[in-house]
Amino acid sequence: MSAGVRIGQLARNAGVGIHAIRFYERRGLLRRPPRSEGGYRLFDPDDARDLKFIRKAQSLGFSLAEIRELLILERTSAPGCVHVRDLLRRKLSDVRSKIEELKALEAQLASGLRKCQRELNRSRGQPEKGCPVLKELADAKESEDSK
Amino acid sequence: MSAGVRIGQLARNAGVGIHAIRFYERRGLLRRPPRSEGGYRLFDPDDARDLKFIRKAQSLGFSLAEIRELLILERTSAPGCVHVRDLLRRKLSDVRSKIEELKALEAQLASGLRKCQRELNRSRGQPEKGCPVLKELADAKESEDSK
DNA sequence: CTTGACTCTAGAGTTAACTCTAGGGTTTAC
DNA sequence: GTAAACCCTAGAGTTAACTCTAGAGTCAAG
Repeated sequence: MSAGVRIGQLARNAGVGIHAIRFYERRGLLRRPPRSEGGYRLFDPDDARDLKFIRKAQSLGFSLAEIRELLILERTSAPGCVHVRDLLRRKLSDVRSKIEELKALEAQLASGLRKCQRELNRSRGQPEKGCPVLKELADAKESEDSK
Repeated sequence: MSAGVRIGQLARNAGVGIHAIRFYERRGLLRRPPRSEGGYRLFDPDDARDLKFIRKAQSLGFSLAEIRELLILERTSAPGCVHVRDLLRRKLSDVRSKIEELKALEAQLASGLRKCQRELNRSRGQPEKGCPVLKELADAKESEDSK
């Protein structure tokens, strides 16, 4: 019955900007919809579903390129589970190594913060001898930090 | 004695590109060095130290803008510890919340992966009934994931 | 004095995922 | 029939932190 909803409506429904919708179309995530006589895009409800798919997949850390692949898999109703599994594995290992990196960072920052705090306590009213954290950064310790 | 080292040498010493060095200068992280008659930059050893400072601070997750502040603090030999502490606190809380986000993600991805695996086992030779992960993404569950 | 390695500046290009603009045309409600 | 609200395209702008280019000048060795 509904002859198709226009881009603004779809954008409001899905909670994205109209520019983003056109952008997804250009990137091949959304199929290009039929047009009205005047050239307006006329979307159908499936497109709203695709938009939600996109946002959900994004929240799982997939890039638009990856989401495009997922959407294509989904549309062709091919098996695809193997491919999806591989994507999930890759993402999972990315996420895990990022967590490890961040934990190491956390430890370093926390240690710096403790030093900072100690110096601030020590130097109440006394002559400051300089921030220990800055000193540490400046001391070329030749510690080859990763990237 | 050394009248100053040129940009290529400095770059090799510090392990960064010469373009990055000029870039840091433009961004105010490195002081602009004196020039030779022909207009070549003549750096002194302190600049190598600053470059190492930059790389180390970057590895701690500071942005160039933040590093510029840190370098300025360090140069003016002002107390500064309070400011540094605040920066460290902010970074630390950023890092911690990022870790939490990633852990939530990890759980979701791992759960998807398990489902995927189960389906693959189940459907050995049997008709595939479609990837459960794709299904889940497509089902507009209205779960408002953050962003 | 010529060759090759080096350096200079200004500015464009890179990546991701949008976001916005200019300069138009279309629909619809009054 | 006209004004408000909507839509179109093509392309520029955004962010961070570089990276690279073109076209020209400089320096050291032989």
